[in-house]
This record gives sequence, structure tokens and C-alpha cells, in this order.
Amino acid sequence: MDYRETLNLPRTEFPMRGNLMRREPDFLRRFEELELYERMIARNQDKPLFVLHDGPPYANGNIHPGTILNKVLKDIVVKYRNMSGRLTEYIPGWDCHGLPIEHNVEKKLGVGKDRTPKPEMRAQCRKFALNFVDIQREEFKRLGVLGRWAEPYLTLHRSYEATIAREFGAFVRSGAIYRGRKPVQWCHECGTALAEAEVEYHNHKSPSIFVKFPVCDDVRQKLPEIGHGAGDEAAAFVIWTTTPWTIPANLAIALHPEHEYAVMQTSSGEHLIVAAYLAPVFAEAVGLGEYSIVRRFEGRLLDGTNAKHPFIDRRSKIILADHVTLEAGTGCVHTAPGHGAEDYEVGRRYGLDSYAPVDGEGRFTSDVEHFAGKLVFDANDDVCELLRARGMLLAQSDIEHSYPHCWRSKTPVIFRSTDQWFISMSLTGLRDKALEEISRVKWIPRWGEDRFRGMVQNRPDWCISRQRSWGVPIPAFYCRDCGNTLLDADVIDHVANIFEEQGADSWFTASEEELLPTGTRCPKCEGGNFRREEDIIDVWFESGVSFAAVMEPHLAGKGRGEGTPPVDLYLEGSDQHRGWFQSAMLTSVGTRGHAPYKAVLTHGFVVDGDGRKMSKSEGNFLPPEQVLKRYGAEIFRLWVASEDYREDIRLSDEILKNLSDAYRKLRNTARFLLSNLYDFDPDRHEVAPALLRSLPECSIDRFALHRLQEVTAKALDAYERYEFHPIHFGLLDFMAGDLSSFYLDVLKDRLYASAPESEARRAAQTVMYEILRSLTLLSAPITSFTSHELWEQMPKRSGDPESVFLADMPAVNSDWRDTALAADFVILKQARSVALRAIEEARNRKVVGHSLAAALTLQVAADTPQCEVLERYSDRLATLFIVSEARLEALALDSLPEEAREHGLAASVTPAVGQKCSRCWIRATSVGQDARHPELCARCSEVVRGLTDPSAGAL
RNA sequence: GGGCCUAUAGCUCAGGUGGUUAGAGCGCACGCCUGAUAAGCGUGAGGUCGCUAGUUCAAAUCUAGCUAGGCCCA
Repeated sequence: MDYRETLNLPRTEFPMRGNLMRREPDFLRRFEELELYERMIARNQDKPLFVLHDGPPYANGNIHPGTILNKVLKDIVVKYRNMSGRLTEYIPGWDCHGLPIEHNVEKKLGVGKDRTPKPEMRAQCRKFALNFVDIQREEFKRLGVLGRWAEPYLTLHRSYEATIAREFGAFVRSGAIYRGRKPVQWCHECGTALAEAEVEYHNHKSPSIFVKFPVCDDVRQKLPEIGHGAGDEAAAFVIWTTTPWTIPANLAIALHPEHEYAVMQTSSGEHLIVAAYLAPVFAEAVGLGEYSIVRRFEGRLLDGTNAKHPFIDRRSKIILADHVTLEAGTGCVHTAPGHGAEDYEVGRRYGLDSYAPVDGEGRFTSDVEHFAGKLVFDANDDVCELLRARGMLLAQSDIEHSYPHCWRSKTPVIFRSTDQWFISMSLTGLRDKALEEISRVKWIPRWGEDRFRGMVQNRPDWCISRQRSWGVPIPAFYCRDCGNTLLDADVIDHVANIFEEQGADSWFTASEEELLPTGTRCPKCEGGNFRREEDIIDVWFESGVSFAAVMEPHLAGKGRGEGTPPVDLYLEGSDQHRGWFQSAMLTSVGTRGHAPYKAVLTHGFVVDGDGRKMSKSEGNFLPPEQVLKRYGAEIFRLWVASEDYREDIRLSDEILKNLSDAYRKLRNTARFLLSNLYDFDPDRHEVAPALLRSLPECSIDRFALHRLQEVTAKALDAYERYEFHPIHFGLLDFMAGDLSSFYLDVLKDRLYASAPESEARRAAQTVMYEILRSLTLLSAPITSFTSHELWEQMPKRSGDPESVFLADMPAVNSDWRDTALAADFVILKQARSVALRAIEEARNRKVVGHSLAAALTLQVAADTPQCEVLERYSDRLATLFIVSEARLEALALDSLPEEAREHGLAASVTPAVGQKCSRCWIRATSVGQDARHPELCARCSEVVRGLTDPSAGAL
């Protein structure tokens, strides 16, 4: 007789392989059918709010591994919190304005930006942005990210544009906005000022020159060693610069007040002033030859004296500045306040003009005698030539150094002072208030606070104007009669209302009369003719105010009081310490007086398998669609959860391959649980805890439950703290280490061979069900597709929701925590590994094959805790070790074999006696005793009798 | 060049307040099973804990420097 049919072998439709790339789209359709996101939110309407605010990605180009990391992290947060009694909505958004889009459109149009009318340009940009919103939206949805995809927020929405204007108005009201002439990083190619974030550094070759600035008489008075009667050239300061073209704008030479300077006398009798420390290096660099030092003095001695410009009839003031260093150059620093940030600051203290005779295209203005109309970078050689002709050039060479470049046009940037709009960091105490708020925010990881604080502390005033057309205009006007600037908060509110109705496009199409409230007069000259501002607002300001444009209206009336941050969590890459986190903090503090967020979580950057930056040009960039095609989105999600996002996150084919191996382990273990629950209905078959406790063979089940509580507690705690990779490893460890290789392996005999309705089997199924359920729930925020699939297929309790995402996370049931039992199992597992090693050895000697062919003798040191535990479990050791027979021998320590000294344990294996039961494969002496079932052991024959004749029952 | 951060087996990660032969999962090698089978089980081999100095009786763990890498800035 074939007894196979009498066993309860696993059955399931759940495929072993996920076939993710093919099946995920079906699951996604199911998500939509179920209106999963909407229902997840709806069911938590009366729960406490947890507000996560999405930082808007920029709407150009396709998504990359970094965006995937970010979105999946957010999705994990959203799903977990909604599954654990919080209302957490996810309103995705996009950053739609700005230079990069404008650039792309310009390239597509193939004409200069000045040739296309602004309204036309803006229409094209809008089309471009909306197209990428659609593309990225589909890409994000493909990852299984749930959210309000149908109604995202876009910075180009009319209401959003209106908010930008209003928030700008609020700044105007606060008094923090000013218009100033200040050196900004300027791209002559794009003809615009650049934000910090729009500048990148590349190597660049520059001339390196040493230039003489002859001293004036006031210097000679302080330094009599130079002498009086000598000619001008005979005594000079020496400066060093790598930007010769800024020499025409030189207004000063900065010395360090405390450093020691030296007057060098050359063999020809010339006197040169440089920092004493640098004198030898300098002499070497310019090939000075023999020299002597005739005087040493502190920099401050010359404060307020003058030098002569090398080729312009103008004085250069000698000033003092702490930023002067002795790292390079001469310690006499060429200072052009119109062409450098530090120069500007120090120049301002000395009342120097922010002089920058260079136009928007990077050409010298007519102000500059010799080089008018020349591009500054081209003028470098001419300046050097002129200096040489005047005898002022001491040396010239080339230097390769890191230099700022425009992120779009890749051309070198110049510092140029122009009229710009600024938000002052100091006028209204913005910096100090922001610094105060920083300590109220929770920073994850903690070092984010130091980093952020340092950045806010040191940042200059915020230049918020851009000479571009794709954005929201700065709502200012100029009087056509007297040139006065009209920047009025009430006027701005009026403009904002127009934006609300017609969008910011109206600024470029309507007349000034239509934009201004009727009867607006110039406060200075009473004139009524105005010209609108042409500059637009920095996009960082736009995304910065998203808390005001999106979250405040959305949360109105939902119990987020005024005076507190509306948002619980901002979650972005650590580059946003300079970007969005900061623009949001500054705009919120500037207009609300408090931070916009309670906590900020940052993640690192995606790098390749060797920890190097990913770039398309390096060829180490993994295109997401390729990963999706090969592994599926689920593996991407698992990748996000398996990596410690606080550091750099590595991504490589090898990593993905390993991850899909881990995934198979998870999937198959879950599948095995599921496949043994085919006849289990939790409502009918779940056994009572009391029974589970009373059955001796269920000690292992109770241990499994104990471990489940540990794993659950750790996972829930980790979710709360946004630490996801310990969850993944905790689950993997549990499933591979506790379940697959131990609990489930041991359980097979009971599951397969027991009578289907027996208490022992139902008890095992009860525990397996509990485990499967918990694991499915706990992993749902991470491996969403698989959990969804498991949930759909597994037996459910009455009242269970349709989707795993509409269910609650499992609670830790401390009734099942049992540390005494766990201590027993430490010893049992130790004994098991000794036993398995002995079996393996026997297998190598061809004594046994399958472990059920073995009879095991376990020798243990008598009168030890181990011995006590093993004796207590002696009747279950064979089951635990999956052998046919296990005997325990308690021996005196010194009669144990040598190898047993380690654990006080030894094991030996002999072939099991008795016949192999053809049903359960255990070797037993009882086989053959039942005449009706001569091939079966006593246990099996009883079960089979019960099956064929239920009244003979062994249930 | 500056600020912040990182560096443990082939891969991803554990390793409170410094203390016995540094762990796990996956991968790999070998074997078993064929009733989780494009699965399951077992055994085993893999690490100068980036490098160098120092503090200490004792350092993967503390300090300094260096190297490599990342983000941000100059």
C-alpha cells in the first residue's frame, strides 16, 4: 500500500519563485482596484496624525537609485505608521520651476533665451515639467509606493505660486528683504546669478601671477628703511592672484594684522613687501636671487596707508583682514570688493565700493580703459601683458586648481557684484532665531544637527533673485519717474491674489496697471507709472515654502496648532542640509518664528560596489529599469531595507544578486508555512493557549512563539526609530535560523504524519499561523508585493481586511515570553549541534545517510545544569535531532571522551535498529507488529486506522 | 583646503560603559535528502576588525595622525 496519500503533505498555489518582474504589474493593478491608499488613509481618519512631508524631486529626467532609495524609505514610514494606529498621508510633490528645465527647453528650441518671448518660453517649460511629472509618477508607482498620486502638489500650480508670492510678502513685512549690490556667483554664459546649489567644482587652469603695487608716501613714512628719494618702482607690495582680470577692480591690499611682514631688499636695491614667513618661498617662486631683509613689522602697522594701482591712476588702500593666511601667495592679498565674497565683507568695513566693471555677459564695461568689451577670461593674458609692460609683473605661471563652475553650462563662474534681492540673515535676527530652532528639532542621525548648525552659522545672506523667466517673479515695481523701488507687502498680496486666479504667467502678460492695485502711487514722487521687476525668485525659496503651500492648508482644522511645526518628519538625502531643509527652516522661521518640522531624517548617497560615486560617465551607474527588469521592484525595496541608510548606500549587481538569494529564502520559508496551513481555518482550528502549554511535544512551539515575540518587539521598536535594516536582518535571521533550519524542520514529522485533526498538529498549525501572520504584517512595509500576495493566499480570521495594508501590526504578546524556556533551548540547541556534528561524521563514514537512519547516544556530564535540562527533555530529543532514536548517558566528567570537555557533551552514532516505517520513515522496532499495516510503526498504524475507520479514532 | 560622516569575512550587517579562541544571514566548497524539490538539511573553509603610533595589565572598541571614500562648502 502507498501510504503517501495518508500524509498531510504541504499544498499551496503560492509559487516558489516570485517572478517579480512579470507579476508586480498585476499586483499594482490590484492596489489600484482596491483603492488601497485611499482606504488605508480612510480607516485611520480618527487616529493620531503623523505628518510626513514629501520633499519635491525636480521634474526633469528619469528617476535614479537615489530617488528610489528616498521614496521607498518614505513608503516604509507611511505604510508602517498607517498599520500601527496613526494617520499618515503621503502627498507627493514636484519642483517644477527653475534653471535646469529652462535650459533644457532652450536647448530644444535651439535659440537664445532672449529670442523667445517669456510667455512662450514659460509655456514650453510647463509642458516639459508636466511631462516629467507624469514619467516620474509612473516610475514611483511602479515601486509599489502608495500615495495621493492623482493629486500631487506642483510648485507650478496657481495656488502654490500665489503662496510663494505671499510668503515673499511676509518676508517683506518682516523687514528682512533688501536689494543690494553684492558679489554673487555669476554665470556669464547663462547671464544669471547662481545659487550655492547651482555651482559645482571642477579643475580649471588659471594664470598664477605675482604683481607689484608700488607704495605711496604714507608707507615710506612708516617704513623709513625703504628710503625716500627712490623712485616709485623701487618699493612695492607684492600680491599673488590667479584671476588677473580682477586687477582692474582692485581697490585694496589686505594684510593680516598680527602676521609678521618683511621688507626685502633685492640685489638691485628694490624693496618688496611680503609676509616674512613666505619670503623665502616667494623669492624662489619669482627667481629673486640674493636678497636681505631690512625690516620686519606687524601687518597692523600699515593700516590705512596706500599703494598705487599698477596700471590705473588710483590708490589701493592697505587694509587689515583676518582671512589673510600664510598658506600660499605673499600674505598681501589683492582685494577687489566687487569680485569676491570675503573682499566684499572686508571692503564694506573700510567703506570701499563694491566695484565690478564687468557686464552680465562677462565683458569689461567701458569703465575699463584697456580692456573694455573683452570677456574677462580672455582678458587675463592682456592684463598680464600690460603688467609686464609696466614692469609690475614679477612672475607668471599656470596653476591647475579646483574652481567653481556653473552646473548647467559647465563654464567657469565669476564673482561679480550686481543688484540682487536678498533675505538678510541678520536684519531681523533670522540667523539667531534659526539657530535657536535647530535645537528644538530632532536630527536623525544626530550628527545632522552639527552639520546643519554649522551651515546656518556660516551662510551669507540669501540671494533670492534670478535673471531668468521660468519661475515666480519677485513682485516688486520701479517708479518710471524717479526710479524708486516699490516693494510693498500689501501690493504683493494683491499680486498674489492675481496669481491665485491666473497663475504667475500673468506677471509676464498683464500690464503694470493690471498688476497693481488701482491708484498705486510712488511713495517718493507720487508718480503713477511703474515698471515691473524682471527677476524671478530662487527655486529653493519655492520648495522651501512647501510647508505653507501644501501642509498648512491640508492640516487646517486637524489640530496642528499655530506656533508649532506643522510637519513631524522631513526625510531626504543629506545634501538637503544645504538645500531644502535649510530653505524650509529659513522661510518658516522668517515668517512663522518656528521650524517647519519636528524631526529631520537624512540618508546617505547611493554609491557603487566599491563605495564610489555613481555616474553615467564612469560607467558604474545602474539604471533602475535594468534592475526592475532583472529583479523586480521588490528587490529594490529589500535593498533599501537591508542597507544602513545613514552611511553611503552601496548598489551593485553582486549586492542585488545576494539580495535576491535572501529574498528566495524569505519567500520559501513563508511559502512552507503557508503550504502547511491548507486545511487550517483559524476561526475553527486555533488551539487554546492552555492546550499549547500542556502538550509536552509543544515545547518547541512555545519556544518559537517566544522567539516571535522577541523578533516582533525588536522590529516594532526599530520601525518607530526609522531603523529599517535591523528589521530585515531580524526577520531573515528568524526565518532562516529559527524557523527553516530548526523549528520547521523538526515540525515536519508532526505535521505530515499526525492525524490531520490531532491536537498536536493543530497546535503546530496554530503557531505556524501566528508566525506567518506576524511575519507577513511586519514585512509588509518593506516587501510589499510579497506580503500582499501572502495575505491574499493565507487563511484569515473572520473580519480580517482585504489587504495586509488595512490590517494592524502584530502586538507583542508577553504571555508567550518565556525566558526559562529559552534558557532550556540554548542547551538543547547546543546539544543538537553536537549531535548533528556526530551524524555528519557518521555520514562521512557511510554509516548513515538520512539522519533518521541514525541512533544517537548523547553523553553529558552528570550533575550539571545541562544534564538536568537534557534529562527533562529526554523523551523529545529524538524528535529534536530528527533521528530515530536518542539515548542520554549521564557520566562523570572525567569519563567523558576528550572532545566533550568543551561543552560537557559528546555524541556517538550507530545505525538505528528497527525497520523503516514506510509512512513516516522513522526506524522503529514497532514496525511489523500490526498485521493490517505490517510496514508501519505503531504511531502510523494507529493514525492510518483512524483515517480509514474514524470510529477507531486516534484524533 | 575647511566642516560633517564612513571604513569588521566574497556581500549585507551584529559586535552597551575596552576583558576569554570577533559573530549572524547570504554566497562558496563538500556531503545528505528527494514528502518545502529551479526547494530543504548538515558539515566546513573564509577576517593582521583600513593603516600607523599611543593610552592601558588588556583595544575592533579610547586618543592622535595617515590612507581611501561620501556629502556639503571654498
